[in-house]
Amino acid sequence: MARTAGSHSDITGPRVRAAALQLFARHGYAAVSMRQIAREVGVQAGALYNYTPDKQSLLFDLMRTHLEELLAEHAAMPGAPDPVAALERFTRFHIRFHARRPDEVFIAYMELRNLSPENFAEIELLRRRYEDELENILRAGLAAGVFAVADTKVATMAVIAMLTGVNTWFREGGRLSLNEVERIYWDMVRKAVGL
Amino acid sequence: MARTAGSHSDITGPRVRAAALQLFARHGYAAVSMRQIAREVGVQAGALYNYTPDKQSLLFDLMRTHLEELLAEHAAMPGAPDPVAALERFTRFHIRFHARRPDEVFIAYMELRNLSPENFAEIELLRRRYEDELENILRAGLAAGVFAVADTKVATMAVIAMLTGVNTWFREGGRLSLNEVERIYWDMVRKAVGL
DNA sequence: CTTTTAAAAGAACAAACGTTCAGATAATCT
DNA sequence: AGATTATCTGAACGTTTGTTCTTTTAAAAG
Repeated sequence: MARTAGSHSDITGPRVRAAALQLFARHGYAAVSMRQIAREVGVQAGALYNYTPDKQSLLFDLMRTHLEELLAEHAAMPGAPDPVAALERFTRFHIRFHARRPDEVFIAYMELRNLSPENFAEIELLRRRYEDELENILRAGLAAGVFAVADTKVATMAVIAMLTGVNTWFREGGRLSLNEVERIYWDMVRKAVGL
Repeated sequence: MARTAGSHSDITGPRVRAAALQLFARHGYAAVSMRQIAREVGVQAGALYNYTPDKQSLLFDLMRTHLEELLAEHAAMPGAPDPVAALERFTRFHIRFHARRPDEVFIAYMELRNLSPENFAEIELLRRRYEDELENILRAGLAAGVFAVADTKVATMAVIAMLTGVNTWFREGGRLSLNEVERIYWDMVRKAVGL
């Protein structure tokens, strides 16, 4: 046998990335073999190399795409009139964006150590750019006298960690709706950095 | 060659666990081979099986020991006069305990998916027991009218995530001392769950 | 000093790994 | 319809994997 009926790169390509995403998130990059990914797609292992030069690139592309979408969607948000409104928008955006992409988030946070040094540097840069957006909001609020944080950098990391932690327990269709979760977290964030 | 000079299980045993801990934290459980661990200890791979029945048990024992120490040390803390004092003690304890064990914490949070189902269940139970201690503090404070959280369970997860996030950036000997970090986080936690 | 035991070496095992490649067949183009 | 191209199979490659086992030697016990 060779080329199978209905085979097309526009179909198989996305399926390869989807399978890699799901399997990496579930079992971890190092624990997943190319043959497992291929089986999930319904193809032999060799065929994967029509869609990626190697396993490492598969991981890297998933991460880069995820972070670039994160930055793009955040940049597309309308500006806020003041730091408090900006922080609320950031909080709600972060929770919503991440809750909708549990696998991508999991990989982006857990598989950093499986990136080659050059790939790691590039991903870190993207992540840093996102964190800077929150840090700028906090700094602006501090200058405006509406926030009170002892250390802007530490507060940035604390808020991000708290918000990203939503993904460890939140499941859509559970006890709380996404909107309720956003409201609860915004309440805590507002108080934590407020006067 | 066979048994080497100075070889003793009281020495090699801890070295095996230490090597596994460091390598698992650095590269991930699945990416580390028994031969790498053996090389770090200065021994052949076969010799490791004098100290662990298999690789999985090595990971499980590291996690279990870590969580049992966490629970034991927390239980050894003196009782607090009120919920606010209890929360401050929990906050400071959590930060201090985790900052001193970066490798153990990393493994306990990242390698859950590499545990066998039975081992996973046991570890999850221990983690849950620890989270319950914080939840009880929050519930007591809520009943006493000194805390104001919209959802106790969510607040528990939020505080834990925020505090554990310290490990992603904190390094002893850096810009901030452990005491300063404790104070900054306690400030944010207090405000986040306060009235 | 002799015997026993504990600890390690080192070879061996089948299985699985990422990746390559020649050949085959479906889809597309002319 | 025929030629070309895109896509996949299936076998093969050299390595590495976790684990077992026999043999050897140091340490401990008598």
